[in-house]
Amino acid sequence: MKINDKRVKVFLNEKTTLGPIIYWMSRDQRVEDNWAFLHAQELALEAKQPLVVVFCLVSEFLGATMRQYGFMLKGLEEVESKLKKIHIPFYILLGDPPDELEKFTKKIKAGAVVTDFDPLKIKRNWKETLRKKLNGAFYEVDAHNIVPCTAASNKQEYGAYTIRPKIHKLLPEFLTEFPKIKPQAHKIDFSFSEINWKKIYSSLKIDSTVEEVDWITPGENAAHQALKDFIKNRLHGYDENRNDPNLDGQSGLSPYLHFGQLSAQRVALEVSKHRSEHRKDVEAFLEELIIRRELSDNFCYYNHKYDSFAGFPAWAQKSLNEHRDDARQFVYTKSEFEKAKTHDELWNASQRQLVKTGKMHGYMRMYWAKKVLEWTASPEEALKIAIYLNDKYELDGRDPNGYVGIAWSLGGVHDRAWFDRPIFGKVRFMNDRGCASKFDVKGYSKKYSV
DNA sequence: ATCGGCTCGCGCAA
DNA sequence: TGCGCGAAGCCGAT
Repeated sequence: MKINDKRVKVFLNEKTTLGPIIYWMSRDQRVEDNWAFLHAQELALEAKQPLVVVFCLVSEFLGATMRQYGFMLKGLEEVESKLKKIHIPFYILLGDPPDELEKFTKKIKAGAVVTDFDPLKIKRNWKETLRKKLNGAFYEVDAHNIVPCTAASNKQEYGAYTIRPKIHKLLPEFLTEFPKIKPQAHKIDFSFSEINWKKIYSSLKIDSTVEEVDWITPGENAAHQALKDFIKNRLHGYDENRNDPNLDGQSGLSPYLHFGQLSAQRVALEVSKHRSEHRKDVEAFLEELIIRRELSDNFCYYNHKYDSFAGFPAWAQKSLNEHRDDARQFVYTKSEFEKAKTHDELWNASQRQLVKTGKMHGYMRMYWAKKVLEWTASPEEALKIAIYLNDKYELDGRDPNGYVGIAWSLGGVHDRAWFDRPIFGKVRFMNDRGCASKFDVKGYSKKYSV
């Protein structure tokens, strides 16, 4: 079974000497339901060469802490044991990815490198640097999106309403069942040793004061369990319950999706099976899982300013500029925000939920970010603080969804203009009165009180 | 409780 | 060129 060519981007396609095929795993940290893995396996079988999987670990990454590294590394330990069972070697390289990949590729005389797709700048720079160093074949496969990012659209989309029809049109082509992975078919004629996990943990230069959380179990197996649990217990009523921060109404899958421990396509396939019983819930969920997630990748891929003021739409930049000198009733420092020391108990509660659990409720993420804009001296500072806190504490930090969510809140990205008001200009405003009309604000504040 | 207005610009119909 | 409508809202009038 051949994978759809539209998932594959050819970085380099030079004829090479025969050699093992490398899957450079990066964003999609799973064995099952992984188009990049499947493509690499297909190349290996065609060339009658062994397949090897490599992950390159950097000692620090965009402010990630032990909370996120721990979640990721436990997932990778499971990848190692899953691959071992089918005799596929798994390596973890330590250091600068382009350098390490180049060395490794030469060392095992690889025939081709396959990697997965990621719209973030840092990942694209790694791949571009490696492309210049390699001679041979180098491919990128979009294993994260259901409709591949570049197949869905060739430009930055203005809103959900512009990308939605494009994705829906292509879903029948891409939302298909995955082929099964196969055990290693060809002999490896080089030696490899087991991963020294202790050495890996000691290589990290990260903030270990942000602790791991215990309400969620990392890894591919746990991810499949969590998906089953969501479908069984919370899919029914999802449409109504997801926006109430006092209810456990969200899927809870985003950490798994972020690290690629779970495939969004698998989630869509399984959830879709329940369309006839829970049509409204399934449609509301798929809108978030597919349209909104893929819109985030679209934004980051086509807008290189996805994490700065200059990435906001022109009307929002103009409007926010006109309100730069507006008086702020409250101005807090990064540290005051971080310690949840504002005058607003609702905001403080959401910040404590973030710090404590690594997962602020989706509805509160909007209110939280909008208040950071309202209570800082400039939109640039607000953006910096919001991204810093999001990436430091959220299990799913550093994700296109996070950048887009913050840009929506602060800069009107994928939103429309609203009537002019202080500080916000024409960017949509939110306040606690709106929250009070939708959920029990006191109950939520109490749940996350000091 | 419910409703209209606020306001911008994309994409499509014409 | 005109027109409908959009990622989660707010506000004041009724």
